Amino acid sequence: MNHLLKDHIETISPLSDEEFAYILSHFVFKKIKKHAFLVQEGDPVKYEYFVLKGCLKAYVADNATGKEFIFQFAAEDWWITDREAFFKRSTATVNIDCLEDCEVLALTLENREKLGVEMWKYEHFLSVKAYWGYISLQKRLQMMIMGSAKDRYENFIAQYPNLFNRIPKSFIASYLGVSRETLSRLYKS
Amino acid sequence: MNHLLKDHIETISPLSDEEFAYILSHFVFKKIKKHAFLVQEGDPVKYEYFVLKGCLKAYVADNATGKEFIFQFAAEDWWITDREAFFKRSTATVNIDCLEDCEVLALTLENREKLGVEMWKYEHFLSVKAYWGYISLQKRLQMMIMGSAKDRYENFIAQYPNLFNRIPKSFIASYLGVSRETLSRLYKS
DNA sequence: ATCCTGATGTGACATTTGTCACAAAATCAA
DNA sequence: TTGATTTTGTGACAAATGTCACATCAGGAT
Repeated sequence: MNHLLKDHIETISPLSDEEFAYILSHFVFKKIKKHAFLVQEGDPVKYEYFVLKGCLKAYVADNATGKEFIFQFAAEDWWITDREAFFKRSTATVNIDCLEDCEVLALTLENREKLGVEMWKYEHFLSVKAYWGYISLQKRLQMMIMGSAKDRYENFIAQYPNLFNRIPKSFIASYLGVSRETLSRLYKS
Repeated sequence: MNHLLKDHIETISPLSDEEFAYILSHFVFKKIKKHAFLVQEGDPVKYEYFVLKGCLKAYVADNATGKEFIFQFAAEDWWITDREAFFKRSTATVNIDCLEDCEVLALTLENREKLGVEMWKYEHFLSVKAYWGYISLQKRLQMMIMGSAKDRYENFIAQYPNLFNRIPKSFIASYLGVSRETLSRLYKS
């Protein structure tokens, strides 16, 4: 059995084919077109998404200034949702939309919890995944605070070399917390 | 039974007194004096710490510029460690030291995992705690990137009103990613 | 009390980055 | 192809924040 999600879970919890098939049966497969929204501010957030194909961005809009801050990209092998709204069953404060045509696997909170209760392995997977996520977010925070615009840019290139040529520069600038113009000037020098 | 740690765990997983006593037996109580290090760069990180009393700071030192960035404070009811080194059994890249005389409960990774395996409740607690932590870190990141120095300062005051008069301003400046002087000028206006 | 150290406030100036305006280039749809 | 739209580059200037230097102030140790 060969599946992106299986490989992903097995980086933490090895699974038999039966176990994985059972897990997979709790997900819903979805195709979404470029520019379509997976999550929109104000709506309830029913799902957490695992990306099989394509690329998405998650951002918050500042109504006062009209600007947006992209806090996450998600390409193949990544999870994405409005975590807070999903987990607390509240409504979205973020927007998530597709930068390309996408294929995702969607999991409801009910099924997520069901899997956690039924399989210790899955709860463990969730626990470790969240812990790792925390660690990498902490590193990003550190980079954002300590690093200059140039440091951040170089760090991004090193970490996601493929994304740089896949995503419009203005989005990358937003992700890095610099203006589009500053980013443009950075990769001249 | 009344205990800071019990109350803390019960925000996620309710426990009988026996269950809590069993959990508690895996922790080691420690007292540490002001200015002493709980974790020092280069050393192995044996424990994760739950703070019963006192206040600590965790920071990374930039050897090039000689500056340090404080990425976390921890007072009563908070967890602190070098998460990456603790979890991967590698050596610390961060320093953690006491801003006041402290009392903490220390948990080894072995005992943490043992509790998770033996009690689904505890694994669930870890999972949810990490997820919440991720969410709040994401909010901090957003504030750091989108907000001006003043926004960040006001946000800090609103979130941790008690810490502001408990911690030297230079440390708070470091946590907020601004210079000591800029912070000083902020709370004039 | 008095010294000493660390914490804080403040002015002058440098630096980084943002903002605005517009041109050039690339992409997409008909 | 061709026109329209989006993306990217660049100059001039403004704004925010950092840096350095030094003055004050507060608290702890003797």
